Amino acid sequence: MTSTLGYAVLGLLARQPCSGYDLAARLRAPVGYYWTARHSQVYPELERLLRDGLVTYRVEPGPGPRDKKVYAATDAGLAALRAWATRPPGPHTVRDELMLKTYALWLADPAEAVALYRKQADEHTGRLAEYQAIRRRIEARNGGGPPPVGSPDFGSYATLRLGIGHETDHLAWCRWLVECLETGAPPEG
Amino acid sequence: MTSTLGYAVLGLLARQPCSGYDLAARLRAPVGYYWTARHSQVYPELERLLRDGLVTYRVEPGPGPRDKKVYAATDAGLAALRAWATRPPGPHTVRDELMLKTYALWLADPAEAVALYRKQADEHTGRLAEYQAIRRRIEARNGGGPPPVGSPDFGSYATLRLGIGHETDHLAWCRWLVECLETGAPPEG
DNA sequence: CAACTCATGTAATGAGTTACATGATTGT
DNA sequence: ACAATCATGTAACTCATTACATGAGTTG
Repeated sequence: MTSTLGYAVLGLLARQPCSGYDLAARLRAPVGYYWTARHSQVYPELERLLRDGLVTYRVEPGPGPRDKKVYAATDAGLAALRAWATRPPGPHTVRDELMLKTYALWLADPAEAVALYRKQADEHTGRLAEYQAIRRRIEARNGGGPPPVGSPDFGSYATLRLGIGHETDHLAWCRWLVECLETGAPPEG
Repeated sequence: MTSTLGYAVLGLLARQPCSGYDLAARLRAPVGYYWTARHSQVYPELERLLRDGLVTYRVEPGPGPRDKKVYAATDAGLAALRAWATRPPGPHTVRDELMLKTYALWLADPAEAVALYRKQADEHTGRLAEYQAIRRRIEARNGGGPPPVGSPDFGSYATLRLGIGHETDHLAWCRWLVECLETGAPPEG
């Protein structure tokens, strides 16, 4: 019944009650690492979750002209999230524009392509540094090691670990491609 | 002007002229590795590409009751694809349901979670074997090594290489998670 | 004094999925 | 007989983006 976006919202509220504005900020690309949404999607979704009794809110005065609604997950919301977390996910549909470009790379101008993949490599380097900083922060507040399996930090740590692997991989791949394009022939291996 | 789906279609037609039906089959999950679409999206998209002069077609009798339209990229279509291939891609929006579930894993039942991630590991193992078979096939028809940069095979090889890295990575990560959940504590490293 | 942040909503548009519709040939 | 493959299209619906709308307080 509840949409994937609904669970994304519940996943955030289960850790920290906050306003629709805050949720939208956390789900805004590229801060939202595995799911993104705009505020125009978040507000109606909160209405649905409220109607289904999965969240509640209390009104608080905000710094701006409007009051803010601070949402929190209800017990029913936490139970729904817990059950959803181990249900098999739907088919993973990939939509990767860069891979589509790579697929057509044999037609492209090599010099222009080198510029593109160098820029991509830079972006991966930046994100990798960022992720590793977050990882160190999480490890620091857990005695220098990985957080215990039952703590919210473990969810963050596990996803972060894959993110770091992903960025490392992409970076190496970009560098390999640049070398191929520059030498005109792919190196063995 | 042309949508990403349009370039996905052009990328396929640039290698091999074929019918809308064939395109839909190649873009159908999980055969379409970096972009997927249904036939209900493909046919209207071909109309648009035709209107813009990026593809043409000739009618051929098919084995079924209907004639088939065999589409091919025009020179203008190839030029558009070539130019698009090195233009910087739009922001990469990720939608990964499994990562969202992992983010909520700290709430979940460990035994159920182990079952989920074991199944995921199996799927990655299967895809990895499949990708490596394709890789060997491509290398075999290119003298046992990587294909030359200017050939269509290079586009396939480059994307495949990242796919193999991706599956390897995900597999190791799934196994790590299963170990965490079974022992109740994450191993160091 | 302009731009940005906080804060919540709605409306219009576009992208994508599911379902409707048809029908000959081939394989089990 | 039954199901699958080949083959093309349309219609209804949901999901997501962009744009519209408002306005006080803070920062440069």
